[in-house]
Amino acid sequence: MRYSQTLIPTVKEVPAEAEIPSHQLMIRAGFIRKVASGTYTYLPLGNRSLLKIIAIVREEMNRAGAQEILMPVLQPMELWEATGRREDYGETLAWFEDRHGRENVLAPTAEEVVTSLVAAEINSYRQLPVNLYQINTKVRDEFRPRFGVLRSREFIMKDAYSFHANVDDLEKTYRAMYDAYCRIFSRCGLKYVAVEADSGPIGGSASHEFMVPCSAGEDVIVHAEDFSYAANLEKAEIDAPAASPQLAAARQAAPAMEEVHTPGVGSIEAVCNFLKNRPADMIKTLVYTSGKDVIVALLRGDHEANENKLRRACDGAALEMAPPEVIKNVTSAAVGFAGPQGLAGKITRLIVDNSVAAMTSGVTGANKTDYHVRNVVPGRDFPLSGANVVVADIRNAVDGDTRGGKALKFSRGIEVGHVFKLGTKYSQKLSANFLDEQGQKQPCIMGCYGIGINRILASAIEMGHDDNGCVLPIAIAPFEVLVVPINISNPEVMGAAERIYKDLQAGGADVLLDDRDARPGVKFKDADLLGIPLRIVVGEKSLKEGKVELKARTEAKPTLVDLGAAVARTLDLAAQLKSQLSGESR
RNA sequence: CGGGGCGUAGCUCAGCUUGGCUAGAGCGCCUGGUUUGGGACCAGGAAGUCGGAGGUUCAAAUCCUCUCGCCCCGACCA
Repeated sequence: MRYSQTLIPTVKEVPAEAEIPSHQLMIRAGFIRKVASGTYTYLPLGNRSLLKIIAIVREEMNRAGAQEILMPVLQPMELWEATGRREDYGETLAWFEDRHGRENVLAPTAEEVVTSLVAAEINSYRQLPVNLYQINTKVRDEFRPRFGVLRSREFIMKDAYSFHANVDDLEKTYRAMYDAYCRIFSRCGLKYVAVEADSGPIGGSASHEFMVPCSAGEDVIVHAEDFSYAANLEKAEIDAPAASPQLAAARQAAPAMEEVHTPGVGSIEAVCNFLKNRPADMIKTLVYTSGKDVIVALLRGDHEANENKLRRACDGAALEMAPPEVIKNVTSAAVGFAGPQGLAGKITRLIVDNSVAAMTSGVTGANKTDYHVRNVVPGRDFPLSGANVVVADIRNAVDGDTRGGKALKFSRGIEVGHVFKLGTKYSQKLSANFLDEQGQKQPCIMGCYGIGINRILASAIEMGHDDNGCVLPIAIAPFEVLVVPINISNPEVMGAAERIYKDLQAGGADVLLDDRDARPGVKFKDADLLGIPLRIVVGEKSLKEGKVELKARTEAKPTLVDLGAAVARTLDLAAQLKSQLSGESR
């Protein structure tokens, strides 16, 4: 394409609204323009990149045996009510009432629609498995759109849904998808980590998120130094503290519980200020309800509860923070003064975090408004075992924790993909059943697999940029080669540039010819900003010696090559860059 | 939704505290000329309901009230 005929509005100044490099550069390089909060127009360059990403995704999905379909963005609300997700999605669900009074959802995802399709069309195990995907716009009324294209209200997602007659078969497709994702992200030139995510209803390592580590990421990756283990914060398992040989003796020596008057001091922080102790010396008593059940969780004052882990410790029951009335009922004290002593008999279940079980003694609420107690010894003043007592890992990992003996590190990452074993949640609710070999009706077992197309581009730029602009991987750059004639009014220069341009195109390269009548400085600056991986400069001086300059975006200095050899050299280099992203090695 | 901030030319911003002249600058844009290897220079020019509505005042970009939009910090997700 010719630069002069393409809309590439580059800007020198850093846009005020953009905070992170990828957002700034996507605006500066003329990839996107904002339409409203969380919605963007992709200009020719941005759109070209998206199309290249989509082509890679499509190719790998097809190769992995998935079939492409196209589902509507507009979905009937009834489907969402049938699965209960109208409630689950809440405010994030974007919908409107049409002129006939029907409620329409703007698709944030498509489980309901595919599942109802399969319910109608699949009847027998002989028709399974199927893996259906689409690449389509998704809409989510995000509370807070942020970071440009990274968290927008509208985005392009590749979403795939697989249906199986049994769990083994799901496992096969899950692995095929996992492998396809590895190839996709490698081919896009991303450095990524597959992290374990909170497992679905099937259990095991049923879910993985594909993350691109970078400081702008919104998710926390918990990992071993060498990434031999990586999980998200929700999931990350923590070793229980090693049993100290002196623990029993220290507990023996601990003085009896002692009540202290702490008027109006309820929070951990306030108590620590008041009693001059550390949060790590406190035992936090959290009260949850699940239907009629009351569950109490004990955590060290400096730790955070992990509700996913808690739920698992309660055999998957849905938990909610107890309302104040329940807390008062159980503890006979105002909120903020709960303690585990004497509580076990009054509640459904007591769950003690490993770290609390390893404390010699702690400070906690006295179950009496305005009072706390000191010297509360686990095992003496509240039980660590019993029919309704569980000691477990129920908190978020923190600095200093280990897993399998390896220290856990924390990194931020951008989630670009997610593979998930769904089980029968949707197939049961929407009657996506099949008859098995015995003629028995069974719900399909499902998996789902998502990729954020726009996020791939944003995270590639987040990873690949320097002071001068984008440094894009060749597979997803809007063009592979940029040909820059210096001084277009010199017919020899322009003629040589045109020839190179045409020959490169004939050689299968994706070329942009900067045919603008602009000063060299302007062209060089824009060339760097756009981040096109290869650049050929045709200048008067070197041309007189029969040479042009060839430079990779990643290199500081150009190489002089013979005019006659330039095209072949460039095509060769492009092929090399591509093969580095083949996706076969990882 | 809570907390903080910002809305002035296409973009980045000054002016607002302490109301007062024709509302400014840089970049960009248009015309002419000189230039031509890392965002040139000279001359001329176009361009603004000061986010919107209401109020106070002789007088409002500036003060007050309301409203809309955008950005940043906190619970979800591709």
